[in-house]
Amino acid sequence: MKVENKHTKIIAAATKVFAKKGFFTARISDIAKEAKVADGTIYLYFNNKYDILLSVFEEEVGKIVESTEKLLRLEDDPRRQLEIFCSQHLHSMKKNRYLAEVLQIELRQPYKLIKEYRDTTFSKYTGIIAEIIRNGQRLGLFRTELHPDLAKRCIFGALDELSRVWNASLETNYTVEEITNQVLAIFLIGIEVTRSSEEG
Amino acid sequence: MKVENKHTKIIAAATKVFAKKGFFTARISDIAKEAKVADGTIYLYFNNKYDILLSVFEEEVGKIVESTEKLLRLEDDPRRQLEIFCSQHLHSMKKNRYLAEVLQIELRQPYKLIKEYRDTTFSKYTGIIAEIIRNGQRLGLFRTELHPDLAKRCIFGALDELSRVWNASLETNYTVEEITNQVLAIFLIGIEVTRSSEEG
Amino acid sequence: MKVENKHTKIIAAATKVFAKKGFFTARISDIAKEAKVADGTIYLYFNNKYDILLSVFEEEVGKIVESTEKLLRLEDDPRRQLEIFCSQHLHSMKKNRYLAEVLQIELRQPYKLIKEYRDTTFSKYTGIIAEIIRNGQRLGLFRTELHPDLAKRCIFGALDELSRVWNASLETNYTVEEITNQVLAIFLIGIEVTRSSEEG
Amino acid sequence: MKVENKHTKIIAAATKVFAKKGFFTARISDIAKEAKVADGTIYLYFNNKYDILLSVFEEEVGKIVESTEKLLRLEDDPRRQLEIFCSQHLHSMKKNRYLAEVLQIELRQPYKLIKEYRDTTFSKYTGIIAEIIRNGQRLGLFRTELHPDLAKRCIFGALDELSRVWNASLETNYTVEEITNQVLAIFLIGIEVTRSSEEG
DNA sequence: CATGAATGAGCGTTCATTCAT
DNA sequence: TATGAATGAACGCTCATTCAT
Repeated sequence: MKVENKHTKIIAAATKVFAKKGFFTARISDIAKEAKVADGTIYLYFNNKYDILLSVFEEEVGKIVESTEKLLRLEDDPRRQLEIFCSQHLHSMKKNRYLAEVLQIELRQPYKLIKEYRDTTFSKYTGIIAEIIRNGQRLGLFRTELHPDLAKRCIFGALDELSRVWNASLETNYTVEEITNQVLAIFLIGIEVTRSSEEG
Repeated sequence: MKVENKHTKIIAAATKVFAKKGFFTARISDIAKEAKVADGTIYLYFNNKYDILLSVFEEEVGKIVESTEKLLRLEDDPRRQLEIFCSQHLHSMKKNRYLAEVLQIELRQPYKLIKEYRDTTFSKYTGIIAEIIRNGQRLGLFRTELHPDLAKRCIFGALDELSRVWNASLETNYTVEEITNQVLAIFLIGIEVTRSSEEG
Repeated sequence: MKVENKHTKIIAAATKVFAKKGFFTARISDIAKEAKVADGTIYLYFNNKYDILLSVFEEEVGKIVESTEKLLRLEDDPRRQLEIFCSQHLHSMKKNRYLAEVLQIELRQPYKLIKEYRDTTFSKYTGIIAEIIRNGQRLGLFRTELHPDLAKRCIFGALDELSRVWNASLETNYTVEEITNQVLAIFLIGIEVTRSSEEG
Repeated sequence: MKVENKHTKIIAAATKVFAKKGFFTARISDIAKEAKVADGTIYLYFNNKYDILLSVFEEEVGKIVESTEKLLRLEDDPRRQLEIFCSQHLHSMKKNRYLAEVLQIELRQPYKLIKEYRDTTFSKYTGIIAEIIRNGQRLGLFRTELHPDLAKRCIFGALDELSRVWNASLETNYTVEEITNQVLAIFLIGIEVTRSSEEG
């Protein structure tokens, strides 16, 4: 239990510190201070600095993926699923702002282990969007001329950029609901089979 | 002429090295080697490592902004303007893949000078999208319930994420035209005043 | 205790290295090697290279000033006080030859922080001489036509130059006592009210 | 002639720059700028940075030594000779303040070539004082219990320290004459055979 | 002779990691 | 387990010196 606590405390501290200073500028001692442990203690729980970053990804994103998948399984309509995904993602990013920053910044770093994570675990998360779209296409709800992999990028990219409105340096009054509505207003109409295209 | 060449050579080398290794992992000596100059020579043209990164932003992005604005001035229809913007952006990113990577990675770093650049010069670039949308709304072409600033983020985020399909680690066959068509297929329909909404 | 030791060890090592090579030619790694610590360890105890030099001044000279002032308080006769000052200074310089060299070399450097130290803390030390002379003048023992501030410079300059006879490159057989006697033989007669001047 | 001029200009510039910034902090480009020549030009006249410093010593001090020796040859009385030496030295130091600073700072550096210069050429200059004292002792004018070599140090040290009253950071109203009088008032009485010591 | 752009060796400093306690 | 002092490899940057023009 105590171990769990310390591991968790370090992950939380690292998330905060990485968000504020960026992975490379963050010092292990910053994380240790934030977590209220000694520098050396961190190495009892993590192999090295990279390992902390990867653990932040694995564990924190893991929770989001899990809860998102759970919710999606309760719903059949791809339109509703897309709505749930967007809403969930934006909620998570707003709720855990530090994690949001870390993901936006560090997940793009061109380092082997990060790329590996991105190309495996994380791509499963964005892959959910492509799956939803494919389903919608099968059901005749979404236009078939759209490539699911490109549409996935459109939607994830939009969500990712939108979630930056809550970053520290910006002042914004948008609520998660407003933004979710906006993005769905665009994308659902953007990808749905419209009357005119049906007719055309 | 000679000076021009060396400055340019270093910028090009730095763009490549930053793209491959990231700003923090990139060594000045890596850039020097890539540019085929001595380490010290770099400091005849730039104040420090950050200055190189900012110069990459300022100069390379500057060119893109300029040529984009030029093209947009020749066109009145916001729908066409959006098409031009998307096409231009994707073309630029595909053509200058290293720059694309640097922008995607480093422009998000939480460092003062980078934030400053992002919040001033670079936001002018993405601001173009918001302007186009506002125009379209005024002309009754785009739905007025969409917030131009959020729509801007949707579209830029999508373009940004889409342009990653050409990154080194990925193999893709999509052409710029295909992707432009896809993104427009989604967004133009997504933001346009539709018959049904007109009717409703 | 351990910390105390390491701080002290580094100060001692730095004094020796600065004496031998001069501040600018001395390398941090030279000091580290002399102190038998790692380069990085030095930065646990000092902010930077300058800080080491200033600490050498502050701490080592501090000790001398303190012990000199202590002895002087036990004596009323300015002639005896001058004797004590000279004797103490020469003893200190001979005993701590490295410190002597560092003072003679580095205290003159035209750098802001060094000047600051010289103009504040160190000038208190040489100021003792002026004070003794002023006292002697008040008591009618020293000639009043002498400016205490100039006489102070005469005496300190003489002591400073005399203490160089023990420097490494020179071979000398003079004892502290001999030199003290010589300098007093000159200065006491030189500044005392003489019979003739009394008569005149 | 042109060469002579440039050589001289560089020496003068170097003296000024070394005085202000110290030898190690001074950059070749500082000297070049001060002398209004290109960096590379300096290497047409001097082998390296040290060589410039040594040349400053050799040439500028050379002039002082020469003129001092010339004046001294016109005078037989050691008391007058000492007066001339002190007066000349202080005049030179006040007149050429930059040189004064360079001598006070750099002549003490523990570097081989500087030591060499100090122990050969420069010691001839201070040796003049010892010679004067020896003469005075032979003629029964100065007390024989004083070691000429120590007295030399006393007097030179005093002059050296006194000449610092004119340094930039200090404000002083003392004239050369006042200071010469003070130092002679001390030293001549201090080293002369006094009535009492004659009688004793 | 004169230039100043180019060079690259060298050093102060940082900080991830280790390990004696 | 936990600590934090100690380590030392690594790198950004400077600047004396060179050399093509």
